[in-house]
Amino acid sequence: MEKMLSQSIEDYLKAIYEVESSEEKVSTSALSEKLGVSPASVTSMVKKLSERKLITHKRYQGVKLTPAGRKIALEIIRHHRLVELYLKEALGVPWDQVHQEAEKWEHVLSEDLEDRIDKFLGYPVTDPHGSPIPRRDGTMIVRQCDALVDVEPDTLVKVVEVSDHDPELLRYLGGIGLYPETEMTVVSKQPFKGPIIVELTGKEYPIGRNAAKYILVEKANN
Amino acid sequence: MEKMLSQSIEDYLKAIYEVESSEEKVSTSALSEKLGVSPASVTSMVKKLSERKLITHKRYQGVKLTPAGRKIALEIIRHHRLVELYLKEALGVPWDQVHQEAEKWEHVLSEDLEDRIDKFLGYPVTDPHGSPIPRRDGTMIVRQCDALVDVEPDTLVKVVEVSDHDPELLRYLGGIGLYPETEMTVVSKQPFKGPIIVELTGKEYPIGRNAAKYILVEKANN
DNA sequence: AAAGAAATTTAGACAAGACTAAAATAATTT
DNA sequence: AAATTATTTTAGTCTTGTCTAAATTTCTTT
Repeated sequence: MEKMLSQSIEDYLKAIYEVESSEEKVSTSALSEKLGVSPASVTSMVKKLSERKLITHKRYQGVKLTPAGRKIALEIIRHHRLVELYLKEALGVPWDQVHQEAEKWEHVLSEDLEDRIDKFLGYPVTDPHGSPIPRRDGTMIVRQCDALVDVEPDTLVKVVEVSDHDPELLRYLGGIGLYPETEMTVVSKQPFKGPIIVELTGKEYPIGRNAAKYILVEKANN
Repeated sequence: MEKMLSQSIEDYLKAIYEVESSEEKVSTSALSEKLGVSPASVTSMVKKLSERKLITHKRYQGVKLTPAGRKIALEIIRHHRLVELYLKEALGVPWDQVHQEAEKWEHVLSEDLEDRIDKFLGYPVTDPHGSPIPRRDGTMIVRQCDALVDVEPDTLVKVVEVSDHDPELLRYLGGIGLYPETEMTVVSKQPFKGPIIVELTGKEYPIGRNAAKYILVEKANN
């Protein structure tokens, strides 16, 4: 049924999906940056993925997933997020480490094992960072939310999702008890691009503007 | 500390270790057979492994692991067997399927996760097929035992270990309740290379001579 | 609109690891 | 012992995925 895809191809499709979710265009340089390979390497892989009809490509204009490519990307992301949650729940791996382990495991997970893990976890909907887990059929429920950096002061918010790419940030956030589903108040935004001050469990903590771009929240119903 | 080794190199070292355990000489053709690659491919990889001092090689005379090579082989085998047991215990994967899953997982298991799995399982000594799990320090306890095919009739034996390479055999053995630690009686050996008849849980079952080579037993204390 | 800067693609090279065909060596048979 | 057969190695090719350097195209600035 499924063709055998190299790990490299899987990594590219996932990266393209992720860039598509946040940027208008998926540029060669964005992929080069994200995957840690040279722009020339991206171009040559892009050519191959186009030939296989997994993406479309107009020269000098960026890249787009086809439905087939998107399906595969979402399968990989499903593997990744299921594994992240599994490692945390079943083996107690701290949330700042699950990402790098999952980067390797996502490529070796059989469908059978995917199902067993899914069942073990009770068919979960989000991973440890609050990111939605794609369904087997290639659909994914996306929650409506704002970046913390864009929230006005004096607002009560609920954390929805935290980017999993910076372990250091995750350790800091974990240390202050800031996880998905946590409610907190945005107290103030310090001037001159200073930090955002949030209050949770009665204490105030600073969060850098840059970090606050990667924390997604929604207005809490109060 | 540990150098990054390719999956291919890990597979070769493991294969060499396994051939060393059962054959006198580790020949190019044996490795070619075991790994499913051409003899020429084996020769070229052998050259590389020699250069890295992981094996020694005399032209036309076969190959031998160095202590460094053996240590790595045992680490991979440790990963493999821990994963096999983990998949069975934690996720209920049937024992005839754990091997092929572990073939992939063994290469992506971090030391941290290895330790977590080891701890979860209570520091086990054998995998689901009865094979000993190498220790972290690269040592392994080998039990003294005989192949079922060599046992005289009318002997009470205890199953020690069953080869994990043939899922079909494992399903058959599982179906009749023949697992490691099971006690059974060798009833008779049918003539003309016929099957061996064993009795367990009050019933008699035939086991082909060839299969019986891959079932290791020890005399039970009765 | 032209010039300079930035991004992208092309061209060509390289490493890993596989292959086939042919040559060299070892083992077996007569 | 010579001849045949089997095994191993060598030589050379291919594919995948990477790289650098150079050429092309697009974007930005003046």
